[in-house]
Amino acid sequence: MSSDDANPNPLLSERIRIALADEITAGTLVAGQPLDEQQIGDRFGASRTPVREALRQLAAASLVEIRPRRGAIVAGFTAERIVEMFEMTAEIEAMCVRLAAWRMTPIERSRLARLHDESEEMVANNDIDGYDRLNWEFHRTIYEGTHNSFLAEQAIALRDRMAAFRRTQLRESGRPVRSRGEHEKVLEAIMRGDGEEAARCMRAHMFNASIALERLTAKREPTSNN
Amino acid sequence: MSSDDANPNPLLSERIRIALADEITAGTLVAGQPLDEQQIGDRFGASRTPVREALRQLAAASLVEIRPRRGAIVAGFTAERIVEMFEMTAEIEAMCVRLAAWRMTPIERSRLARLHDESEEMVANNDIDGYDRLNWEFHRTIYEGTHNSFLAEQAIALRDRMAAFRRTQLRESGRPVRSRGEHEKVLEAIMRGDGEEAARCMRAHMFNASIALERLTAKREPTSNN
DNA sequence: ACATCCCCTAGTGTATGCAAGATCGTTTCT
DNA sequence: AGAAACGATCTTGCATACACTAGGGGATGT
Repeated sequence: MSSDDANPNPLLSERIRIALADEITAGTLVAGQPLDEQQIGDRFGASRTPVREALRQLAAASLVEIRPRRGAIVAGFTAERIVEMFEMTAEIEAMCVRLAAWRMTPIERSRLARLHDESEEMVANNDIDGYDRLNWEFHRTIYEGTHNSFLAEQAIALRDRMAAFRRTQLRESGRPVRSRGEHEKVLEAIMRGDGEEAARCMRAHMFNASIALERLTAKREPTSNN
Repeated sequence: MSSDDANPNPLLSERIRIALADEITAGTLVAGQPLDEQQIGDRFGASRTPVREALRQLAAASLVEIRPRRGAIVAGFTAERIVEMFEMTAEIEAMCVRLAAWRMTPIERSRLARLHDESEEMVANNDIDGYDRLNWEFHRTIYEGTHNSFLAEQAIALRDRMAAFRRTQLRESGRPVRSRGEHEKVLEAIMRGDGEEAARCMRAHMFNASIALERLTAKREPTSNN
């Protein structure tokens, strides 16, 4: 999302939606803070209409909460809630990888292995953005490997919402190396067709990511947000 | 959604959203059919603005597809896609019940058992709507039993989208009895705290529901409605 | 006849205006 | 003085108006 901003989509509402989503996940906008339509519109040089659409979209992604006739506020991203989101993500990923281990075609499996190989270079160069991009491709290939396009769509949507957190988490020193090692375990289980084991490895992978994020945010945010 | 329509919310966009969602899940609106904003607005005596908001909401629920500057069309609800949705629902439900079996408090467990007991009467009287309502409560109690409110929200949202299909599926003769029997197996596993077994039972439960729906629609599908 | 280009139209994306509801301060009554 | 009621103001929800893009149909050239 941050890697390829060659988005030729000139839709104002989309741009506003992306920008607000980034600011919310990045913590620039504090939880509970009211979002005034006019004010946001001014900030982006737009009228209230596209802002409204963006806010509705964000509400559907539960990044903001809309109280009818009472305005929108930034949804509460307490540490507890982030942990919950990570747990759900972990379970969804585990579900996907379990199905994928059973259903992926040989071609899909080889693509997955190739992506994993390519990521080695990124890790060696400590190229966070590059690794994040390959990471995304790796997981997306698994989603598609479920051969359930509805599930894949939902997984992608969920991952999009978590994008900022996932990226942040990679900034912990040494995390990319360990992340890649965890991927390797998942990959091996997939190759063996052992769905249950792959699911367990994936759960562990996401759990570790969650812990890494927690350590990072605990360090630089001793502030209490409610 | 169908049980308590005592919705005092006078928001036009909400009413339109609900109405369109019903028509789509009921099959009144055929897949791929373009949804003209002006035309829909006229039909509801509203302007394009609330219609647009409703369409965006529906797009977020993937009931319609919006192509930028090219309008919205009813999302494809092919039999294949419905199966995919049921599979994902099954996996989500399985995930929830697995977590719930480990985490539910004694009070929550007893509430679940009580709901199951009460449903016996509904099944005996062949009260589809009543059973559907208790069914909903049963599953919702499981969602909350995961003690992960984010997961619970997502599960509820997903279930809402499937509401029409789930209700339809119960109309197959003898289905409520079997549905309740499947619930019983799930309940027993939860009571034993056996999450994995509960998950397996729940998957089977949803799979059977999916099959029942398929049999029903296959019977009356050969009609083209428009 | 077929392909290409252009214009036209239908329909979306955005801006603005207006009315109803919610919040908050003030006033008034007990 | 405290509480309830009232009104001013601000913000949302909806309607209307305008701009711009995509797709289609017709004309033109090969």
